[in-house]
Amino acid sequence: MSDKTALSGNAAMLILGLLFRRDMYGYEMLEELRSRSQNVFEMKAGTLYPLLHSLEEKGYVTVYEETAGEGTRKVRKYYHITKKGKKVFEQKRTEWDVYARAVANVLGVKNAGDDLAGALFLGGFKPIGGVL
Amino acid sequence: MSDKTALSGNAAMLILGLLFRRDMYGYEMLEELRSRSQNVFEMKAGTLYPLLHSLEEKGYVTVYEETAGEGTRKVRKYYHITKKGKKVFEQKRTEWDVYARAVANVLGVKNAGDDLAGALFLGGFKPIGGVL
DNA sequence: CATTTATATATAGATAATCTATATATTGTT
DNA sequence: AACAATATATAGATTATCTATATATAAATG
Repeated sequence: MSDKTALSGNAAMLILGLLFRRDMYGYEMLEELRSRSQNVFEMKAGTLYPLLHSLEEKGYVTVYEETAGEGTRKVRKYYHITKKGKKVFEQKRTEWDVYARAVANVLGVKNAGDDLAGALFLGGFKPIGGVL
Repeated sequence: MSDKTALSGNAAMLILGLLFRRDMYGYEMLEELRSRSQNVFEMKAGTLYPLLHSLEEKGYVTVYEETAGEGTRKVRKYYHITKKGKKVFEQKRTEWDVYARAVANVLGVKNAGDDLAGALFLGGFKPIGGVL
């Protein structure tokens, strides 16, 4: 990735998240990750392909090949998320939610939703940008 | 950390976030991280102390010593965030916001029926209390 | 009073995840 | 014909965190 130290251990979750929507081939995932994230995620091919292989090994995805079009010899490997993979994804997604909320609790959050965040705000902890 | 692969590269941001509030000593940070995050962050001492040293090297924090109480020989090293450190923190915090929003874009947000366009309310990314 | 537990900091080495660099082959563009 | 884009792949380097270990003081427990 650009500046942040990479995908911070969330690469598998993101890929499974994409496959939750539909079957995709690797290169397609790289593009979709980039576009859906507004260029925040720029996963490298060297990260993705080994990751896909490991997801397959673990039984989270299955693979099948398809040619890129009629009369071409170009083969694409489509990945399909399994029932097991979906479960793992839901789990990872929940963990992410917990993690993100914990970060918010530590950093302080605007728009006091819970007492903690509210206390922080009133305590003079300056929120940034007005985003989160 | 427990299951997630660690603090996912956000350890420095979290520590600077704590020091943004007040000066603290290392051990205190470990406890505060844990409590503020409802036990999600359990940073190890072996992670924290080298990190603090590197933050000091970079000029993001300064250190001073204080005894734990009257008539004790127990010394605590208090860390104080510098102006430079505050700037870096604000930067990292913004990056985190961008990152978290990108994840939401890829995963789609819970309780927001559709693919994501609708989920990101007016490009505003629901405040944490509601979503994450 | 001795032992254990908690507080407090520190470092070396292992582990894991991503990146960089490189490789191969096909397809589209100039 | 040459180059860029598509598509997959692997080896090695980098980096961050964890594990394990070490030291020392203070508090709690038996």
